[in-house]
Amino acid sequence: MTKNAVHKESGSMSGRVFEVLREDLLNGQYQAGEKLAIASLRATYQIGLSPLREALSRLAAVGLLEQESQRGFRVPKLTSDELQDIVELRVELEGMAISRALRYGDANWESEVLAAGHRLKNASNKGVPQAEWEQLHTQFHAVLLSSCQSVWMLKFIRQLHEQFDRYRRKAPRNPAIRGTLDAQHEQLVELALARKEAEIRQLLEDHIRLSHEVALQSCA
Amino acid sequence: MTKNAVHKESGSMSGRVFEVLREDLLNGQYQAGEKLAIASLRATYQIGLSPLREALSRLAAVGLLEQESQRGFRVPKLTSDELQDIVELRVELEGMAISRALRYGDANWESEVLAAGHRLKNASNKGVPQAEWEQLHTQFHAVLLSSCQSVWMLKFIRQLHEQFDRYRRKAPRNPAIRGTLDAQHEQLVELALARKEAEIRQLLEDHIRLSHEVALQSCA
DNA sequence: AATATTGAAAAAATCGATTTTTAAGACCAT
DNA sequence: ATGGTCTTAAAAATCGATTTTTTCAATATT
Repeated sequence: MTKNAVHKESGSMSGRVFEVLREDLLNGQYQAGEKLAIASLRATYQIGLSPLREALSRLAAVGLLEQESQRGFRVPKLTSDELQDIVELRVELEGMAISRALRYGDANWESEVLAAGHRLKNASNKGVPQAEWEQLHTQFHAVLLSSCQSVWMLKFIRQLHEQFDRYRRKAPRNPAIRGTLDAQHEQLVELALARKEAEIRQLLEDHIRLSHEVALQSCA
Repeated sequence: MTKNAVHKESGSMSGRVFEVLREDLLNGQYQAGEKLAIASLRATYQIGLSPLREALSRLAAVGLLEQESQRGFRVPKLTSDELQDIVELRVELEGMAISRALRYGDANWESEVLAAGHRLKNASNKGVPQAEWEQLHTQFHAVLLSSCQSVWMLKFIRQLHEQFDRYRRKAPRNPAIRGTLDAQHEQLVELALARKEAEIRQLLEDHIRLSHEVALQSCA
């Protein structure tokens, strides 16, 4: 066996290009509304037509691309309306998830939350590369809710995070708000370990809505 | 333009086989846990390898298939645990959706609810073919929530319905419960038009949980 | 001048051939 | 017999060639 594959998709060409392309889409490598030139993607990612189209099909299925019959794939537009929709659903779903996570989380979950929080805090202080911070940030939020015992809830929340990140990562840096958000991450760890349900639920909502303010700057 | 395409996917081979295969999966044409033989599917659906694989990739992306790297596609197993997960999420999401649907629904929405309810009632009385009833039933629940103004909520609810139907359609008929469920559909129409939020929310939850009882019979 | 038609170029979608990987059975060694 | 290696058949994944559809501009028509 290969030693501890980080990327679960890495077993096939199609899976690899799916992951790389997803990252590139989240990072705004392609303009919102842009049509993807398949021939050009083939060259960029050094991949054959079939696995590339499979990857594009899957990305469309999860809403990271739009597929128009007979006229290829486009990057979806960014609108403040859709962002609002995403935010409201995040508040509801993550609210439910964090309550259940506190209820079902065991000692091992506590350790993972603590560890993920620590890694994120370090990365925020030292100026690690943006890509690395993003990964730790995604990981932190995932771990926090991981013990909620609902596969489908986690699936949907992950999808909403991906969508949200298309907006957030495109928005201009805001150091003032950034500081508050970082502080909230630390408070989330504390409240999680202390199992303060009402408080953490409120804080998580505040956190999402504050991120919303930042992300809003990405759509004019 | 072609006249009023019912199936939005019908513009491509890949899209058509996606829809047909989805229906077949929901109707239990393939055993839970079964591995799909691609060569055989190619023959069955009279389609080339590339569009078939694209369709399978998309089905896997929405959870109607599982893809194991380098070893093809399988039909996911049915477990009462997962069914429970799906039901709880349906209750939460459809609860939110119906409240918003009442808030934002206009006169046109009322007409559509009335019409969809009527079509379903007729189909339930006369013994229309099962496939037709299923389509009207899906349509009814979709229309009821359609005015909720949240694209993402509707997307997730549709996905949960598909999953739920894998269980329900496989379960044995239960005429007694079936009668109650049919009656609930009619009550849902009445309460929707009367904008009785608390009542309809409760009824929708009852409806989902009663369906749960039926669907449970599909996993031993 | 505005609109329609046509034809060439470009792009998307489909196809089956080829390559790679897995699964299964035969054979051998312990 | 059990466990391991090798061989071969089957299946999955990838590839680029071919076909189909769209796009766009040039020409024709009202």
